[in-house]
Amino acid sequence: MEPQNQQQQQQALNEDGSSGKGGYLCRTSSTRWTPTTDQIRILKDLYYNNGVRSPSAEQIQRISARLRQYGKIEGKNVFYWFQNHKARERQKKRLNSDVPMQRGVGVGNTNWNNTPEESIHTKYPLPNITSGVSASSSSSGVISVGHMGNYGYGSVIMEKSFRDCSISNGGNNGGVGGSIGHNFGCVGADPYSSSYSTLFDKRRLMEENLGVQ
Amino acid sequence: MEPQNQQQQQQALNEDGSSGKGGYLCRTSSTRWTPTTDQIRILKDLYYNNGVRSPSAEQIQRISARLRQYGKIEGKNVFYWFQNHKARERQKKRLNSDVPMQRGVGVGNTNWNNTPEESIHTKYPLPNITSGVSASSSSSGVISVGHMGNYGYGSVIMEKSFRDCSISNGGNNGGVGGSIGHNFGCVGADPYSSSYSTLFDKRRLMEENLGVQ
DNA sequence: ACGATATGAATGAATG
DNA sequence: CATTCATTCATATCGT
Repeated sequence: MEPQNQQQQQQALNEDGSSGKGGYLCRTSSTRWTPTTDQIRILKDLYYNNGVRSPSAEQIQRISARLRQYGKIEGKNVFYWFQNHKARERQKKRLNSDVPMQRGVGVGNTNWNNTPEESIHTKYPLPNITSGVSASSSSSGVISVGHMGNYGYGSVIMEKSFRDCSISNGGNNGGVGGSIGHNFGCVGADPYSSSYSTLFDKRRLMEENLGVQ
Repeated sequence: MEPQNQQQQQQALNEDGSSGKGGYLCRTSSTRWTPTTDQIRILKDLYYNNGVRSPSAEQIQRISARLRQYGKIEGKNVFYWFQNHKARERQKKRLNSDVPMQRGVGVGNTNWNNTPEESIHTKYPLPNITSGVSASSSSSGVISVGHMGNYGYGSVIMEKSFRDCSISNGGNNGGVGGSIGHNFGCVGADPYSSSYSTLFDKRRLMEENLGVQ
């Protein structure tokens, strides 16, 4: 991740109206959330510097709201991010319980068994978001991050692969207040009735979502 | 594509592994693990002749420990190897069935995953462990799975992967000067008050609490 | 030298 | 939480 180049972050504004499927299949639109560098930076900051590991629903809500200003994101993305991050950290440990890990040699280890650390050098008095609910006076900024300059992490950008269908209409309203109803065209008729919602109803659906494990 | 020649590369053997020392350059392995032919042979043997598809963390540890005598390797390498091997095998297969593969080109026998050397001489469900691998002491047998191989996919397939049209998207997006009112908005209803009520309907829960639309 | 392909690595999303 | 799946990125390798 960090140590390497690996730039894949795309702009934060690709609201991508799920693309109208353009001429390709309907699945052309990259369905999955692609975190922007800023979002990742913040998430890691929360994870490492704030010890957030399994945020509650309220926290997730706030975090995603805050991250939203850096790009499209949903609560579940935040949820999964923390889950995965934690799981992978553990798995890493589990897979090589020993392993040489010869000093930071130039093996170019993409961090698997090296100390996960992100530490943003910009230390700032971070408001405790963990408290969650009773944020009462919660500062509007919620987490506030200060320092936005990229300090590393892919920066170069390089245009994502042309895989995505051409945006078709520029339809992203990123930025402008007009949060129009925005209805993705894709399929007029209830696009993912079965793929997604079904899951929700059927399964406990993110039972963990609320930390209700 | 010539699967025929799986002769990866064997130049990476010198990797001392622990000698690391100064941790200076040591740019040898440019980052990526390059399995030696022996390692690949063993991995394939496990995969095809022993039905190992998704080794558990413990198995991975043992496997990697065993393979280490043939070259530098870490647990994650083994993990990824199986992960990828299985995924690609499935991917190929899926591609085949999905797309009728028009064009009667000489493709004839879809030999995608036919392993040149290893191949599946013997079906996997057999107790035979480690075919000729274990050179060193240690090693207990890695195997474990006496059989089980089966594993879903194979026959039925059916996939439930219709992840098309993402839609997703949330009501608000892109920053917007309007700011996001969320929390402390004192929204009369306070959507995600969580508490107990939420537990009832997971779906609702997800939507309300995680912002999934 | 490129372009295509094979494959290691990473990670979002799910499932159990 | 542990595991698994699907996709995608990155890069080594080979063919022309």
